[in-house]
Amino acid sequence: MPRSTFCRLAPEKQERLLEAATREFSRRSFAEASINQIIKDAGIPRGSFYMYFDDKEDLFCYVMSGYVDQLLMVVRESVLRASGDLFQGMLDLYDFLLRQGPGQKPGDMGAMAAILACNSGLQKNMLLGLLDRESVLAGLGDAVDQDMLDLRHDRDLGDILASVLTVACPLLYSGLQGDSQGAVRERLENVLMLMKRGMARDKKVLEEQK
Amino acid sequence: MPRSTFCRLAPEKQERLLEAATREFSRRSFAEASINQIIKDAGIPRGSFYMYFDDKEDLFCYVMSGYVDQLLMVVRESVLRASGDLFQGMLDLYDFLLRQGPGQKPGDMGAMAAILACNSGLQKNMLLGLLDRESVLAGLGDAVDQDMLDLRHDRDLGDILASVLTVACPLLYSGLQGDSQGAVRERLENVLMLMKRGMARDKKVLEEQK
DNA sequence: CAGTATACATGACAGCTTGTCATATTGCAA
DNA sequence: TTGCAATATGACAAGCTGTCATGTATACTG
Repeated sequence: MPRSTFCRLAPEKQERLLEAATREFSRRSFAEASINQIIKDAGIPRGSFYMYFDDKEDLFCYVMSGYVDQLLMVVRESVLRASGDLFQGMLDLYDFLLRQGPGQKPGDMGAMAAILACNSGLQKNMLLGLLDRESVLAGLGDAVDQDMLDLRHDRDLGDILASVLTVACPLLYSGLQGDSQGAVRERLENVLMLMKRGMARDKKVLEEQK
Repeated sequence: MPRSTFCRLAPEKQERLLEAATREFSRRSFAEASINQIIKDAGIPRGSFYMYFDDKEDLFCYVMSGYVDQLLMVVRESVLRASGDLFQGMLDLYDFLLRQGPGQKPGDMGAMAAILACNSGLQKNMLLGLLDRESVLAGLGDAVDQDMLDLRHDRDLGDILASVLTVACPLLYSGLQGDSQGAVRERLENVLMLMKRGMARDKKVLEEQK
């Protein structure tokens, strides 16, 4: 979380900092990225930076949380365009993000893709850590057609959304990394199918067990 | 990957380094961990360290890969004990790891749990990045009772194993973090059930579509 | 045996990083 | 104007990393 001081800052200055951060984080992995570089680029003195953020991770999370919000909106739109079909929506999202490709202009999904592509090491699946159950539910809950889902408990919708995103995220990374995108897409498609139809054989027996 | 020089090293020295690394990585997050501390603790000169590993991440991945191998064996045993029921096995694994709790002695699952518990920030889901499809398949493929699974293509077994682990990992983290473990366990249980039985309503229709 | 090549060990070093802090400045309220 | 709180700033100490020149051991060769 940025300090309150940052929020009271002139929007122009805020943006300069965020853009510089996005540039740096798109160029080098989180570990390699340098606060020095960012503040130099943004023209902000060192002391001020620590007035606004705790440290590099704080800034990084703030930057990413903005992109994550956008991402959730994009997912939402994908799902809506797919008439509420969550699974088709995720597949469309994959296509969208890969068509987009890692871009430069800070602020859009291309920039996020670039940041993700830069962090193929230990930070690989950081997106998962930033997607919290509540905002996912809030962002997508009413976009999906719940009649298409087998919901039996209150928690089921949240659990389904979370699971589907969790499974899709690593495949999104693979795709952005350039790992033969055709194969990755097929895997995503198959995994979504498996989650839709269920992985256990003999559903009858399974149903009766309940 | 460690350099070949490291592999040719006296096992005693190797262990000293790995133990020191485990100690440091259990105390501080990856970002905070210091190579200086590790080599001081292990009594290894700076220059030598860079003879053995590229950098901190290289060492970290090597340490973790050892634990990941162990983890796969533990999962395997859980599944076997559950008579090949992959889903029950994962639930048992969760119970096992949480009963174990973050421990100190380098080398066992407790140490791994401690390292994971230390990395609740951006590295949160690093385990996922270290679990590669092939070793998962090799380690678990023959332990699960495939008659219990609805396998229709060659790739299905691999995709199911990968998906189940992918979904379980973040919940393992939550549990190790101490996020009200009862609730997390229930969520894991429910998510596994959803994956077993399928998330789409009206399986009949879904089947016919195929 | 001497000679040479190859691998490994070592610690000093340059260059960079980070977070803090004392001081200066600003904005606002009384 | 005066006083108080918030903010700005850059110099600094402390620490970190990766490299490299030099030293040592091991192995092979003629």
